[in-house]
Amino acid sequence: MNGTGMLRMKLTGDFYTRADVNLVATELLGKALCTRFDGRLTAGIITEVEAYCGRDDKACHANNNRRTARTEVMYHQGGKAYVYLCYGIHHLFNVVTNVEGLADAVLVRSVVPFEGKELMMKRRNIADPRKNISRGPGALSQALGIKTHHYGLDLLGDTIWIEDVGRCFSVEEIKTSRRIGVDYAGEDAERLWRYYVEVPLIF
DNA sequence: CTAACGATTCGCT
DNA sequence: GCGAATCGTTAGT
Repeated sequence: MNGTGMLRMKLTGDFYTRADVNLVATELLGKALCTRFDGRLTAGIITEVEAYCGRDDKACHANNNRRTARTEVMYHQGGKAYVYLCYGIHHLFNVVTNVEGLADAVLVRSVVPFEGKELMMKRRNIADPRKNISRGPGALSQALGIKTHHYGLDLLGDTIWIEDVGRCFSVEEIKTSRRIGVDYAGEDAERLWRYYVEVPLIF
């Protein structure tokens, strides 16, 4: 219990090492993705994710056990950060899941500002609080200060981590759809492995 | 070494 | 709705 009376618990290794990446993905909804750089805390409640599986999922960078310098961290034990550059501009943040050797990951696509909203806006160069601060995988990474040099970071540490802040969504509130931007994956693009909530969250 | 392209975003039309 | 921005990764020569 902290000063506000809210129960907050950092997720432990057991959360990330589970075998079902889609289960982990749905359970990440409502959790707080937190960063602390130079003593400055920012956090957002996760409202949209996508699951990627290293076996039989052509949308996954580690599909068919493809091992490169970039995909290497996906083969680590769950609970690491997989951050990569997309379109030369955007730093996309993923949570590595499953046990060592099984390369699964969850892409975090949207968070709602929870703590440090001012700093998140500053990082995004946004002055109007009604504008989009952290919706979209590139936008949320920028708002939270996550960059590719955080590749491989342990999420059990105190730089980037995820907390249970006592917020969860009902099955009815969790929507599914095809994953965004993976049309190249053929039949695997049809999988409903994107999970999101449209519940209003204002802090 | 070369070249194509991407798990995107933003501004403009 | 459309297109530019922008560069690391990847596969192929």
